[in-house]
Amino acid sequence: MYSSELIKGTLRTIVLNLLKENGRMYGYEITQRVKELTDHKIQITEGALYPLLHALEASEDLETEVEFIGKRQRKYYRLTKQGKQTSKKKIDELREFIETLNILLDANKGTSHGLIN
Amino acid sequence: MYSSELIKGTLRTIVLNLLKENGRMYGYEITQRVKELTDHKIQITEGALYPLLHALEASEDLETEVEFIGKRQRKYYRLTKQGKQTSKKKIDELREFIETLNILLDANKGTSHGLIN
DNA sequence: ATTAATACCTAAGTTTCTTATGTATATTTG
DNA sequence: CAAATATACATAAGAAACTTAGGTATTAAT
Repeated sequence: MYSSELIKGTLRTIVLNLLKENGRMYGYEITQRVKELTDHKIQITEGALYPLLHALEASEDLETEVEFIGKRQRKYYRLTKQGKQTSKKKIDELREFIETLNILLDANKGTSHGLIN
Repeated sequence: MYSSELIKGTLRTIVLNLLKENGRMYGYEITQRVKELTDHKIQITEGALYPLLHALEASEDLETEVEFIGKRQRKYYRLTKQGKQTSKKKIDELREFIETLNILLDANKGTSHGLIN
């Protein structure tokens, strides 16, 4: 598990990407999928996820349909047309940001600085 | 420029890494260096940077020495011994996190899902 | 002379998460 | 079969880490 200040800012994009790849998912499923895909390194908390899903629905990036498994409710989320655009934009931005981070982390490697330790 | 919620959580590591690679730097220099290294894509605001530097000094990861250029003050920061360990830990963590993000972003690519758009 | 750049700083407000809590149903296990 | 765990939703208070907006002062450029 990461000291999770790193997750800040990326959660929204992670969720949008999962929905883009999987068509539709429900909240609990998202938490489990992320846990599984990241080998338990990223654990999305429900306190973070549900408000985010609600916000994305309010902004009309997501739409929902409720299903019942027995008496238990499942709320499925999927990207709207607008949500697909948002998703693409956010994912591209995250990829670019990662590239930029890599540049920053590798800057000055191989100079006389920073080689001790 | 990124819609900068992405920077959240990475700023501390970026600063620690720069100081590791450069030995010592002053605040304004850090803002300029990051701007230059990232081709203006990341712009550290002073309102974020100075409080962070003060916190890192308070936690004894950084130590300072003040110099004067004419009448203008410069406050140089450098990693303490403890700061070098913190820095290494944070940088390793960020690299791992980036790997994990890449896994998440590439998950399910090449399945029947998510290929339209 | 005015504007822009250098160089420091703080405070209020916002966003985005964590932690804690609550409800209810379904499944596993001792 | 009772108790614990897992599934599934939700909200609210508080903390962390920024942004935005302001402030002071010196030096360089137009």
